[in-house]
Amino acid sequence: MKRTNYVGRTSEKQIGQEVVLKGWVASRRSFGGLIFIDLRDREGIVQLVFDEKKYPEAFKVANEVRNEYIIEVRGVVRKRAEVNPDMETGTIEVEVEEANQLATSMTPPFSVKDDTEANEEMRLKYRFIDLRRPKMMKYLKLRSKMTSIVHRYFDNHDFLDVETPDLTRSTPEGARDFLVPSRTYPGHFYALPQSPQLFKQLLMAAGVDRYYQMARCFRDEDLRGDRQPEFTQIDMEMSFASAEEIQETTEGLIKMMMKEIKGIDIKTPFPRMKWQYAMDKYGTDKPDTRFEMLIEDLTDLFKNSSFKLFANEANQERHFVRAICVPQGAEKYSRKDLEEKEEYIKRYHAKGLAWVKVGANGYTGTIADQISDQAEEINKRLGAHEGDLIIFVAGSFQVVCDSLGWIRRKIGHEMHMMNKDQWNYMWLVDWPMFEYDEGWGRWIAAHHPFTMLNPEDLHYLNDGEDPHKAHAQSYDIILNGQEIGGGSIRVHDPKIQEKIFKALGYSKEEANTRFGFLIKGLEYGMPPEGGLAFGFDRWVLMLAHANSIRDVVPFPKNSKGIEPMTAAPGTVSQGQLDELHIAVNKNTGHVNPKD
RNA sequence: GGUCCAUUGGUCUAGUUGGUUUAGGACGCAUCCCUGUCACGGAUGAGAUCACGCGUUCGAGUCGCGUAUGGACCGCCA
Repeated sequence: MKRTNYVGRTSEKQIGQEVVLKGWVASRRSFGGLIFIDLRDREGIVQLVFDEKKYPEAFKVANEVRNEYIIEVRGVVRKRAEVNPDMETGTIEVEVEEANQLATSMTPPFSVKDDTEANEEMRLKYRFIDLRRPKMMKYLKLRSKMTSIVHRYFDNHDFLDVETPDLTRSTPEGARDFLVPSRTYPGHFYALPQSPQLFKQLLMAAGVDRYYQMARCFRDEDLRGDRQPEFTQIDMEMSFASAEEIQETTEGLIKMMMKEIKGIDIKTPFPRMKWQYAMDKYGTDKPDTRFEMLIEDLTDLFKNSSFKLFANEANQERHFVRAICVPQGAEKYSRKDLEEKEEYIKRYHAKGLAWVKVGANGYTGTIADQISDQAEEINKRLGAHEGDLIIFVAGSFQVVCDSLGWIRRKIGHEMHMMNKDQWNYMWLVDWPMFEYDEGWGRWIAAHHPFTMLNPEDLHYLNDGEDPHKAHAQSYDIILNGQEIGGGSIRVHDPKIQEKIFKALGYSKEEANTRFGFLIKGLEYGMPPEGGLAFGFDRWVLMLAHANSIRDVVPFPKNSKGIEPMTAAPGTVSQGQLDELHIAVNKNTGHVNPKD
């Protein structure tokens, strides 16, 4: 029997026609001599009817099948007497004349429906069952559609899709590398790429001019709800393009994506926000601009205050007293709620959280008396009115930003300030070139070491100057408070690249060992160029309104890096280890219990 | 590396302050009845050494400690 159409695409147009369908038994309802089966495939569900009197052979098959058995049926589409409005194909059914069982199934560990009660551990272990759920199938289709749009867009704009190697060389900085031992060279290792960064730059040196790739990237760091050890980037690079041209190209892709996926016309160009402003007003380098509730600085008001807690902070270098005003938050938030928030922000090393509620006769709350002198000015700066809640945090720049940034986002959620169908894309620009890493005790590249700084900031690389003041020609693309991509104009002058390596503390030898091939590329002529990489999984996650990146990755790792279905990583034979010249210290660490 | 939370039939869970609980329910499963259901319905039934170990106690699913697993977060993720 040859299938005539997908189960889920059976339609009223086929009424009276014969169809052959193949799919999974989603549910079975027996009435003695009459059996209904909901048949499911990736496109949807249709109701089958088996009548013992009319087609006894087919009925016998229906009587024996159970949930998740796979069957093929031949029958006639007909209009239903009683319509089921909850079902997409609820106006029709198929009266089955012939049926065959193609596969049996053990009782599934959880039922295949969207509101499944199974927890994620179960779903990942039996992913092939989990993916049968319509919601998961929808995610797979969305991802496929988005991939195809990416290819179409870049192909239409003269970009070449070029593959770069997965077995490459370990580079310092950035994330920990996944290593692959070399069989032929004992003690040598390939590394899986954290991104195709250096290759795409060398493709520019090669004259490819416009490159893109759906590239798999690998980073051996701890996982999060929006982070997997292997993930997909939409990677692109353009020669002879300014930051604006690269951004324009990116906006074009986003515009096309939003039109085709969501049917929405997104306005371009996107707003640009400077890094410093984002940190000051939103407390983060990925602001959610769907709601206001901005952070305001009050440091100057407390320099001479008798309120020691604030005064002490206000008089320290690069320490601040800042606040947000929660409109009509006074009733919504109890002392207990705020204590919980205070507890939370201690993980950002905040010493505490202070708050007042704005009443008809001034402030009430923990520090109301201590700050009554400044009340008028505070209200003015924050635009506070009766019924509002003001939350203060004092401390170092990092602590104040992290704490108030988190509180702003958290309260935004709790008070339903963001609309999930609003899509605020924006560029975050004017990044600092370097950050001081307390752990390493040295300067590191904020973006990556091949980022071009603003030409007028070049002198900060000289000895005795403050690299912290240098700004980079890099840009992040932000969507609703999530970073979904980032890029930069690259260094194409070997002399400048050398200076940057030096500022980062690399000796010439070290730089040559690690990045020699890039330096060579520069020496043989690199065009001015730049590019951008999108976190594709995260973008899919957001457009899908999914809860976790694990929902839009077909076979994801759990939070401990284990893939529960295959139980990777696993052990290998002694023979394999010998070939790779590897001795394993068996007394160290844990064993994958699923292996 | 660190902090916090969770773990009870196949699945999801209830189980107060330790004591009538033979560990309750829902879904699923099995057998039977049923020709218009669509989360079908009805009847009957099977299925759990309460993650593991040690301890406290007259008595532990319940309290403590440890281990394991899962999840969230900090660090980390150029």
